[in-house]
Amino acid sequence: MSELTRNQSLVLDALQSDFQPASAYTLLDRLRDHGFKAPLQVYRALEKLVESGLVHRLESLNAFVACQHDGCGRHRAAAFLICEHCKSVTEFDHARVQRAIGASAKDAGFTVRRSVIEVEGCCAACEGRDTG
Amino acid sequence: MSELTRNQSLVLDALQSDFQPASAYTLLDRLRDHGFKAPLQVYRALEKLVESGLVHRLESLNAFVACQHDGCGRHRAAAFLICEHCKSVTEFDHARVQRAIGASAKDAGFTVRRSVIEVEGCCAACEGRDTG
DNA sequence: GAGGGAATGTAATAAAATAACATCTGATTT
DNA sequence: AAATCAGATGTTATTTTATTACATTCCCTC
Ligand SMILES: [Zn+2]
Ligand SMILES: [Zn+2]
Ligand SMILES: [Zn+2]
Ligand SMILES: [Zn+2]
Repeated sequence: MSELTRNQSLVLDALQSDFQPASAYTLLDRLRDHGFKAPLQVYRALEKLVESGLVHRLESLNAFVACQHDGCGRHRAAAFLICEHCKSVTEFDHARVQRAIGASAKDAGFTVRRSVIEVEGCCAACEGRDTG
Repeated sequence: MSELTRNQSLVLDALQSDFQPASAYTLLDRLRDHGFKAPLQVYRALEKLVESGLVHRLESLNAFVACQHDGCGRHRAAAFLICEHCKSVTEFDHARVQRAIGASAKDAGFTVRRSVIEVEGCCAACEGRDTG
């Protein structure tokens, strides 16, 4: 991605200030101080950011999260561990998972463009706290 | 699942008549002839059907599809190949994928409850037709 | 400084999901 | 049979998420 525009930077900063997932409307509220007034301002920025790999969309939450490591922009794939208790989201290494998906897809003659991998459960920290 | 209620049967039939994914509102429209009038009638039926494994929710499409094989009700996991051209959805064998996810999750000390695996791309039939 | 493309602003609307509350149904108990 | 209770339904209103449509501005190039 060439250079971020003002709105794109604002949205990215909002997401990076706190690596929790945020909905478009949550971001809108956070950015009202900066002059944001309408959903489209957020959605348009997110579209570019997701396209560039700086932000990922979590399909199962209708939410967005800043990429936690460089590289997604290049290899265009990500996988997430989503804790149902503390709502934390961790990007994890998906090489193995991608290989497994690739093998299954190949069996079906299917060409993969993008994989959505979102694992819901309980993170290590929360597992320690309660038994949940 | 014990026994399906009338509304649940209607929704399941609508989904099975055509194994294409359908949104809740599409189902509502299809079922107006049968007396459906409000979204909740569909959502409530879907909730039970998904719970029982007879229907799966596609997070990346905000849509629902009938399970294509027995067994999901038991092992509570499913993975999908979604063709972007013909919109067809195929449930695929996820044993390998689940193992890969399990391994990655274990590394992170994460306990898996449910996995969302939705692979977008091009199916064999469409690949044959156009070059897309 | 005129043209053109990308980014932005703004209002309106569509699509997806849930909340709240009333009613009905059928089984179970007394 | 009457009382009770849980689950399923019906209905209206509302919330949350996402897009359409159109006017305007900004920046680069010619
Ligand atoms: Zn990433
Ligand atoms: Zn946690
Ligand atoms: Zn299934
Ligand atoms: Zn296809």
